[in-house]
Amino acid sequence: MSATCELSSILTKANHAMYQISDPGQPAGSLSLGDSKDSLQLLTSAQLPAELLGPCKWYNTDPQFWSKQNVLEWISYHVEETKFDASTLNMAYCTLEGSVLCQMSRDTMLSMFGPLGDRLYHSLQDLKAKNSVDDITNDILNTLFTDLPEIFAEDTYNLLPTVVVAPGPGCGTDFSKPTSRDVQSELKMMGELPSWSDLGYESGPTSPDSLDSSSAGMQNFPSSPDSGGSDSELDFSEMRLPSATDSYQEPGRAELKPGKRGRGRPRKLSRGAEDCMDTKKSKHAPRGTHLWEFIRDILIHPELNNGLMKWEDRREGVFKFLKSEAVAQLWGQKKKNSSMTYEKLSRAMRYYYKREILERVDGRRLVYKFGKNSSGWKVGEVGLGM
DNA sequence: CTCAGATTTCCTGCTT
DNA sequence: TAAGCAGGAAATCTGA
Repeated sequence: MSATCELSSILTKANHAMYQISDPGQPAGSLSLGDSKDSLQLLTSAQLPAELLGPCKWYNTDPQFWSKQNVLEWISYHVEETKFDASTLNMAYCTLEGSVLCQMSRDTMLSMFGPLGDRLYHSLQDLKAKNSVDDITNDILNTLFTDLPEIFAEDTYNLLPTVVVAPGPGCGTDFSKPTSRDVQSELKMMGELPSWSDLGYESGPTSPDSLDSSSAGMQNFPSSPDSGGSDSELDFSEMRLPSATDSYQEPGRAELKPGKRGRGRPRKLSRGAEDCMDTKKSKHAPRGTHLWEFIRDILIHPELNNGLMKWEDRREGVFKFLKSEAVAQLWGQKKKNSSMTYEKLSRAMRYYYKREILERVDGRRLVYKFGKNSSGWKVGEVGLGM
C-alpha cells in the first residue's frame, strides 16, 4: 500500500496543477514559484505535469543550450548529490551559460569548482554525449513514469538502475561511476524533479546550533543566504497544497515498517478515512530540516511565497502567517506528513522561543519574530547568495 | 545501544 | 464559537 500511495503521490503531482487547485487556504496561483521569471525559475506546480513525468530540463537538453538557470540547477544537483559544501562555490561560476561551460577544460572546471569540478566535468561530457546521441533513456523513463508507474514504488526503486542503465553508453547522466546510489538518486531526481532541494539546499546544517549569521553557505542559491544548503529550503517540487482529491495520499503512519511507527506521539485514530494514506515516511528525514529555516526561506522570497506569509517588520524580523494552514501543509509536504496542521506547526514554533530562535510577539495572532539565534533573514544577509 | 535534538501529536486551558 | 496561543507530556526519528 505504501508503494501505491507513493505512486499516487507522484501521479497526483502530475495530475494536479499544484497550486492552482482551489483550496480554501490556498488560492490559485499561490506559491506559483514560476512567477519569478527572471530569478531562478523554479520548477513549479504549473510545470509539474509535464516535468514530473519526464526528466528534468537540463537533463534533457544539450548543455550547449543550457540557460544560466539550467546550469545552476545542474550544479545544484551535483552539489546535493555529493553533499558538497556549496558555500565554497563562487556563484558567478554557477550562472554561466551552458555554451560557456561546454568550452571549458577539465582543469578549468577544477579550478572553478574545486573538488566538484571533476564530477561536473564528467557529468557535462556525459550529458553532451547523451543529448546529442539518444533519447532512448528519456523514452524509457517516460514509459516508466507513464505506463509503468508502479516501478517507482518505494520497494522497486532498486530495480531502476538495472532497468534504465541497461541501454548502455549514452543513456545517462553522470553514470560514469554508476554507483547504485548515484543512479538511483539520479533517476529519482528525474522523477521528482530537481528543485530547490536540488539546488544545493541540502548540503549543510544550518541549525542555529551549527551556524551563525556570518557563516555557512552564504552563497547558496536563490534562497537563504546562509542556508548553506539547508534541507529546510523550500523544495517546492515536492510540495503542493493539498486538494480535495488528495486525501488518499494522506501519509499518516499506516505504512511504516513493521514495528516502526510514525514520528511523534501516536495519532489517535479518528481522522476518517485516512487509511490509505501513506507516502513513505522519509527514511532519513535529514537533519537540517528545520522549521524555522523553512519559514525563513518562505519569507525571504516574497516573489515566491505569494501571500503565504509576509514581513511585518523586516528589520526586526517580525513576520506573519497569512495562510497558516497552507504553510503548514507545505511544511507537511516537505516532511512527507500530510497531516501537518498549523496547530502542530505552531507548537514547534513555540519551542523555538526557549531556544531564542523566535521571540514572542504578544497579542498578535499569527505573528512571530525571529530571535537572536536565527539567521539568514536579515536584509544584509539575504541576497548575498547570487 | 544510549542519548540528545528536533520535531510531531495530543491535550487542557486561556485569549482574541 | 472558532481560531490561535501556551505549554506540558509523550512519542518517534535521526545522527552522534
